[in-house]
Amino acid sequence: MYSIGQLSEMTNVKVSTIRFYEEKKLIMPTNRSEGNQRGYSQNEVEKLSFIKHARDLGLGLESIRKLIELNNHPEENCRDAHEVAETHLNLVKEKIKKLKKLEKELKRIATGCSSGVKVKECYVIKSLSDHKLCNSTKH
Amino acid sequence: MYSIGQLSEMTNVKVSTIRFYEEKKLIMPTNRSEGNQRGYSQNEVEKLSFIKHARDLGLGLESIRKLIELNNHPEENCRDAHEVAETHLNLVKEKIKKLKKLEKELKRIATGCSSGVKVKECYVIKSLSDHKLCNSTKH
DNA sequence: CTTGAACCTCTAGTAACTATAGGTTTTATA
DNA sequence: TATAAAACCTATAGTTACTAGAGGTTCAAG
Repeated sequence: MYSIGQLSEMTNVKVSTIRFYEEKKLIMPTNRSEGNQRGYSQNEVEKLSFIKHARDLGLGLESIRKLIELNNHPEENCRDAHEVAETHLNLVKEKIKKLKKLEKELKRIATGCSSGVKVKECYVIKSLSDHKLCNSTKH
Repeated sequence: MYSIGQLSEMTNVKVSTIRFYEEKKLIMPTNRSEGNQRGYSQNEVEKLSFIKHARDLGLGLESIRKLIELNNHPEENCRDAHEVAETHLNLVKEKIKKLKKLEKELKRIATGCSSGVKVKECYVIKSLSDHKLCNSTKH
């Protein structure tokens, strides 16, 4: 049996976040002490690790809830889980594409401006004001 | 003079978002009609375009506020604006790095699972449960 | 002069937490 | 065993950047 603090340390998930997940019905303590304090078993450690890992991968809580539910019905088809992963993969790909464009433009903006210059001629501000200077506006 | 709807169309910023920015003291209407409706001048069109552009680049409203303030003091040094852009560039670079790792892992996860298989053997769920299978946990 | 689109304010909801207040339980040490 | 500090408890509010809705007013066209 682990306390919420121990669970927190083991999984690198903050105590308040664990309680938040409980409110969202993602993990429940195995039991409560006489003084009403939460007790967790190894099972919960693994479940929370799962959640943490999925969150690190950027999956939303709703997707995670779906996967947990799927996990609870092992006889069912894996197609749904696959779909969750695939959908998320596509989102990530999209994000990377956009961020690369941003990187390019920010680089141009940041280096175009030699610090020491007055704001009046500052390239950063000019660039952000003027869409004509930018070739990657559409995201 | 433009109405809030016209401003919205010109800048591709939703009406409610414009009002939200006003609440946050980022843009004020030039005046109000007798019936209390907002009126904007060309100046505001440009300001909102600036905000929109900076948002598209992922800058937070606080950074944008800083840049606007800098823009209002053209005699000052451009170093601060430069710093805002540079800081943000670094954040973007970091994000790209992380997302690329995620992409790799998600790809592995999504393709490792052949749909049609029962959840019991599903690779997606297995991978998310088991950190040992993953080599890019630390983000 | 009427109707409907566009406007108004104010409140609440979204995601995913984080932080605070004010109080209780557990644990370690004297 | 007493006490003090650390860890826990609940409940509420704040964060970011919006978005949506209710309920009401103003404006422009026909």
